[in-house]
Amino acid sequence: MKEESTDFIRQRISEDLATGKLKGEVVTRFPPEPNGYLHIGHAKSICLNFGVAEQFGGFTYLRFDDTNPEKESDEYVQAIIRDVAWLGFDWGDRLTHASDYFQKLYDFAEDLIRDGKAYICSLSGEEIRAGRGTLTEPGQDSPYRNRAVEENLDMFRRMRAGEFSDGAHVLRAKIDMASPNINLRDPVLYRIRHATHQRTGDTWCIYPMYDYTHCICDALEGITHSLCTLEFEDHRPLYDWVLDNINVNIHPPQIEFSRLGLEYTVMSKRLLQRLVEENRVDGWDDPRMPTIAGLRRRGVTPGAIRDFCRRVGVTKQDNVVEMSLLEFCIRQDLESASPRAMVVLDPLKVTLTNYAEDNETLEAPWHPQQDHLGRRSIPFGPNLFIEREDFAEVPPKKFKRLSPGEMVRLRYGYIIRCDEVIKDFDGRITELRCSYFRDSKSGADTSGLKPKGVIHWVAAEASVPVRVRLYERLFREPAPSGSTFLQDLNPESMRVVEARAEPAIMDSVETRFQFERTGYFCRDSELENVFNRTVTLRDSWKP
RNA sequence: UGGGGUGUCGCCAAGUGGUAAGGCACCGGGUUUUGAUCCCGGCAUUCGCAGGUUCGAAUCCUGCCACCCCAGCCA
Repeated sequence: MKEESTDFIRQRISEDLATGKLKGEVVTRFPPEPNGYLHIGHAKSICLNFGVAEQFGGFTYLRFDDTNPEKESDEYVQAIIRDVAWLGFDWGDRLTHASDYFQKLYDFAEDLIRDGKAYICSLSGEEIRAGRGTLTEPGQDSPYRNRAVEENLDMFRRMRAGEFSDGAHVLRAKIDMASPNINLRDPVLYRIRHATHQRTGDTWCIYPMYDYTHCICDALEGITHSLCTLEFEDHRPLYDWVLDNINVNIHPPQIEFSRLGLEYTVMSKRLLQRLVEENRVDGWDDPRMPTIAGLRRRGVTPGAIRDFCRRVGVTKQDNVVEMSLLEFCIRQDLESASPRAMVVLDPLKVTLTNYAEDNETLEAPWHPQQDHLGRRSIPFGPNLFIEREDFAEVPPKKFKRLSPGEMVRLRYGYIIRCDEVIKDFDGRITELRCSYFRDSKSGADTSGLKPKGVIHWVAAEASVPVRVRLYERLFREPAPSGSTFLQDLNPESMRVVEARAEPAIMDSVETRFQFERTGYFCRDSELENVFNRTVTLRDSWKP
């Protein structure tokens, strides 16, 4: 079994347990906002939160951070639930929503007002921004900062009752307009939004802000370690301020770690959403997307993603992980589990001029090392297809495939020799005329011939036409810039090819295969006779 | 130039005063009817830089430098 990781967060939890600071179970939460699909960066957080709880014998909430009705929807909620479950994590009955706590949140807000720690500010959005100061200059107190408690309470209730229009007033915390930390310059706690919430409908027209909501939900759920990404580090004093100023007896520590960066893609819901909305990809589950749904449709396994997240680690360092690590994890997980098949992606006709038999049937294991996967039949005949790139009229040095006058073994079949190359008027090769060696049958080879290499092939008539989608990186730049990322898109991120597959895979119940010598492929979940290339095979051939 | 962070091999990442783990990538070599898998071996005298403390420093101190985040009624 894999040894358990010990990143700084797990070390911290171990300490809390050892010093008695934490008694009882470790409780974490994964708190997505349902305003988009989850991506592999979220997977890192999911693996961390669920992994930590599992490792220390606790549990994890799946909590939707649904405080902004204008951007959130049930479609996203359902997609997120599906993705977290698919990744292999179980939240039991601990599926919650920030909106479950709207009334409690509201009550705490009234408490803050009564305590003189929050006030209704009637400045406009621009005025509030202007009054906030800058990074180097302190802000100015709002003229409403010292509004009387009773008036604040009355106005807050009227806000809730729907007496005001959007933006007319907000509830602000009374902290310090001169704080060097901008988040402490009387942050907005509640705003008016006459919008229908995907869960609470029109019950509310005021909605709490993230900073106010998140910490209270954590406390109410008894979260013992509130893990989030680095950009919230500056918000920690506010997280602490809220919990210190309301009547709760739980105060989880917020611990921040760095987000995952991955080469040749973007990891921002906003940018991913643009790709979807501007039809640069075919939806959130386009196999080129770094979304969980995209990776799934591409054929990536949950285990590969979990392994990737484990190998990537958890630190506070900014990082951009190379795609080769993800690919390694995918190949490793697929290698022993995937049945093999022969599929010719770019067919070149081969005619065996001396093949006089009736068509015959060969047999091969589904996997060269995994006998338990069984065997399959492979039809053979005088008319074949081989991979166009497995033939070279003028072979480069160390070429182990077919060329004029040379021999090659057809995998699980016979040895053939290329005798003649047929071309059309444009000089394009249209057919190879070859002879086969009858006594060289795989497993019963008495020919004594020693061909340089082995290639995959398919019988022309018996093979099945399938459409194969070959994916490349979505972006041509390792780190697409947020502002010009559309220009960085790789125009060749998907190539569709009409291939010929051995018939056995059409009868198989498997969805993932290794197409020998070309890569790992997955039957598309939506489209008939379509296979997606999950990842290529490692290729160490260098001419 | 205010505040908050981060700097260890191409990319991740251990290391918490005792003399630089590991993974990916890469480079050799072996096995192989997938140029796959698998197996062996190689790969940081040096930890952003410069000083200092110490018998001893990636780890402690001082000063620089670089990069990331923050001025939503987003999360």
